[in-house]
Amino acid sequence: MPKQAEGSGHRAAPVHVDPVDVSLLTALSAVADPVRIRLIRELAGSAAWTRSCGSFDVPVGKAALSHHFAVLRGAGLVEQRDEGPRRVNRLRREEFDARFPGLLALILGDDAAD
Amino acid sequence: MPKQAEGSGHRAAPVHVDPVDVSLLTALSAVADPVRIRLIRELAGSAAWTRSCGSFDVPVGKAALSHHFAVLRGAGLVEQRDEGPRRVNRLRREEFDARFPGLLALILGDDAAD
DNA sequence: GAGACTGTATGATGTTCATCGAACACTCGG
DNA sequence: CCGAGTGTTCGATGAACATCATACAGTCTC
Repeated sequence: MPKQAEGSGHRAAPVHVDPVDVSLLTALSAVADPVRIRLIRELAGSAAWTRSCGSFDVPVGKAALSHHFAVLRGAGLVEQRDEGPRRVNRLRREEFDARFPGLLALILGDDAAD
Repeated sequence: MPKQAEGSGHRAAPVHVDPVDVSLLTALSAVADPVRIRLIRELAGSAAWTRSCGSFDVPVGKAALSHHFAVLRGAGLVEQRDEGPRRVNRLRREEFDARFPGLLALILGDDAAD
């Protein structure tokens, strides 16, 4: 088999939503969850495309984790790319902040969500 | 009976929470609801202490409405005072904005929540 | 005081949603 | 080709919550 670094695998590509097309209610609902807040914070503390979905320290199983990432994608907060067997993530900082100014800063700045 | 303008009626006074003592998750959850967003917006468009609870244009009954105001109080977003038979409201703009900078602006600035 | 008005409390109902277990799909290394 | 690793999907379960109808507690006017 050729090299085929990444990106053209025939696995179902993750569905992305541009932050511009996200409603305020969707964004707030996505962000009003303790697990997802932890994911966002941990993701913000790492370089883009360096964290796979399973590398996050959250107290939920694989299924729930996959669900949370789907919600974050649907809110335009996270972008995903398939890299071999794993799916790596990127926080859409600029784009999301342009659509909802200050919201991301609020989540990242506040210490302890609950 | 004496004059007794307001404030000393022996009805159960509403329980208020200072925005400083509100967690980020509580604030986000309170704000991630279409009815409460409408309440906040309508309240922001009126002068303080001029709107009673029943004067808001939301498609829910009295009981649900009372519940929503309790949630807003619990998030430090609204202050209430008894004025004769009705309970008038005030949006705690400065206090809430000091605790969660930009969040209120986001809700008031965005057109159409959903 | 009787009655209208305003808001809260209670109990029940229905929906949404976070979670899990198990099955499935894909990738990569022996 | 098999097996380990990674992530998604499906069905089911349980909890949280938004809503309503009813009953109750105040305030005000006549």
